[in-house]
Amino acid sequence: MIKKICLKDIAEKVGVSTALVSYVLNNKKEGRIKKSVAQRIREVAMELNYHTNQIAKSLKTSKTFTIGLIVADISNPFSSSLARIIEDEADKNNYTVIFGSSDESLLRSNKLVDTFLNRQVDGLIIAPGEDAASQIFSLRQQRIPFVLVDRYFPDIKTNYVALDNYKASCSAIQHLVNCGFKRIGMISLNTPLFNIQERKRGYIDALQNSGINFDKRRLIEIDYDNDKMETSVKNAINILLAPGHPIDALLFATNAIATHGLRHINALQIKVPESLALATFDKTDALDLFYAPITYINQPLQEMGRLATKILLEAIEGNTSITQLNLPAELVIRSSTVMDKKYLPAI
Amino acid sequence: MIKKICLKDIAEKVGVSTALVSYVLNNKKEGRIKKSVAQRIREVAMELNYHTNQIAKSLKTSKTFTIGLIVADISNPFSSSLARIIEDEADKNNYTVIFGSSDESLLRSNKLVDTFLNRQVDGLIIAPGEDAASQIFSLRQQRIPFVLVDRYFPDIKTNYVALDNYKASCSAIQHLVNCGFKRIGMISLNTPLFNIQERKRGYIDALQNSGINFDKRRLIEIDYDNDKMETSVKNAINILLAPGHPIDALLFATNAIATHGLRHINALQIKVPESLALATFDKTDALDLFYAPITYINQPLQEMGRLATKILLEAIEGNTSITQLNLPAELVIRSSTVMDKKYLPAI
DNA sequence: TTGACTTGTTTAATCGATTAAACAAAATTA
DNA sequence: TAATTTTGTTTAATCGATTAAACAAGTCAA
Repeated sequence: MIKKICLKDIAEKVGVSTALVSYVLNNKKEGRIKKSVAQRIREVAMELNYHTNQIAKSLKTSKTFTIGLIVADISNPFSSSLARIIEDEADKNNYTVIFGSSDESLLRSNKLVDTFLNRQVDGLIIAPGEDAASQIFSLRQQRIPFVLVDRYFPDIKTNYVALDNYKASCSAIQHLVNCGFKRIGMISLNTPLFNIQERKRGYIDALQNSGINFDKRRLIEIDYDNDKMETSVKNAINILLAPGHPIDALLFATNAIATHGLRHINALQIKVPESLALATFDKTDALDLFYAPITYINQPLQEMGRLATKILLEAIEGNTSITQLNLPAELVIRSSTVMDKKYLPAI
Repeated sequence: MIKKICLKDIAEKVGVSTALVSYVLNNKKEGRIKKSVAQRIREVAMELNYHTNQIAKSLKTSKTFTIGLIVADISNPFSSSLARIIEDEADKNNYTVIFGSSDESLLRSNKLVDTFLNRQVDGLIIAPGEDAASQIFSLRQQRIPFVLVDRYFPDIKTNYVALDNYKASCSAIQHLVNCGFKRIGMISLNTPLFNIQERKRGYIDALQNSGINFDKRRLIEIDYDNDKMETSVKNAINILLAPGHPIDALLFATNAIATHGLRHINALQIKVPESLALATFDKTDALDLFYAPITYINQPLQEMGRLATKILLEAIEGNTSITQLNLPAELVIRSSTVMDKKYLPAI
């Protein structure tokens, strides 16, 4: 690599001290510096194509203008959409984002946090895995500025921006009930993650509030393993549809479950919504391409990303108050849950 | 934030110099250091929960173990999948990834490169926009280690890892011809981007090699504008299907075009493949959920990410040779291009 | 004329590591 | 015993910025 230009090079060329160069380029001591000198310094900086060495600057100022983003998997559309929003929001404030995927593993997550802290990130945005409570607790104790997104631990007092999962789940089930479905199933995850538990609670409560008995055979919680998920979802659907008491409507608890589920239902050539109504958490492009576009619970990603970043930056600035947000979801109703197409919004 | 522990704290507690602590913690001067002292230093480091300040280390060693990734849009599944692979590959070598989305804008891209270079990234992986040639040229002149992915400029001698777009396109068209389709259309982008041009060239050549006249009315190149893309794609499809000489098969040049196109075709309730066969570049989850799963050109993303990272790290290590790879694509044939009753829509 | 400001700039310490070179004490060789 | 080597550790410069404090020279008021 070619030699880098530093403050000293400019200082020497102009014939002043590096201090003066620094003051000029940072617009400090405005009134005190002779205009002609300041201009000359700026000229030479331009001419030599000077660029600040942020590493040196960060060392001195102990501020890196970097935030660390830890998601389960950056290739998941939920995560990458969020990442994009956070990137834009950070950029507006001159922050850069470094990211890492934890794969829901505490080991990886710990490693990422360590790496990011070693790099002196100013703060963290984390979508924590189910076993990350201790880690989050430790971050809080160390007074590292951070915000949780999407998932959080109700017992630990931290900043978070998440969905009101309970209400979202209720509204989807309520809608299915209103549409006349009675044997409503759900495929969820076998995890203590609070947001997933809330979705379950909403499902059960909404059923019971509608006078429908909660039949626990209709709630299948599959194991949280990316590699086996396709098989697990297939099996779950087969069980739920088995002759005897087949379900007439199904709610998927996550976009990953939905993607596998829809693929299987497509292959089985089940008529949606006539034989089975479908609804899911999370929006993906895929939902539009099913022949009966899928009703879904739309998370306000833009708001989540924007607020998470905003709260983090405020924490970095020294704000020590705790902000906990459960944003409302929007139920987007489409033909996968509505028999009579004339009630659908025009595409 | 709580006071950070530094080398000096350990040195003072043990009663040695910071140099010795540094040697021990970096396993240097192995033979020379008294074992008892080394052990004591390690103990105290552990006890105080010491973590290296990478910023300080980077300043001294001028190595950040960071690579910058610039894609068009991290929320595009192609980009985020690639990002994930690069992340994993980088992680194996103890590198961290910082990322940014250029939105195909040279201005943003330049800003990102500047930001990343100011942060002293060791190298860059870039999916350049159509007007990025000058920027890429400048990076080359500055001897910054970098690798282009997905897109590249044939006239600039740089490292790149991309698809053999020409062959990929040919193989898709050849397949459509073999299946008996004769009026084959393509929706592509109006851009000088070489990879897109190659896809066009493959389309035209493959048609002509099959004895089919290239009818330029069947190739529609829409403008490259994310916001207007949905409308452009709809219009293009309407034109291609207009009574008179409707096409009987259609190739989408990118996943974004495909997503919009499939949505529209779904809404129009066109029978695929009976009335219209469909194939596309790039794989997405969405392709499986169309009632007739879509034939697609599968890019070897894993290989692309892996090789791009490998080549970059070698360049960072000082390797000055140039590697240019056009990887072969795989045509995944499914029911959207194959007439077969069992794939009829289940409506 | 002298002390007190202003203006414009430099000096030098500092951030937290790394590392060549210097140094001291112990061990070995001559 | 003196010279040399080995072992174990410290000193001090350095990376490239920032910034409080010092300094010099000019202006002004009393």
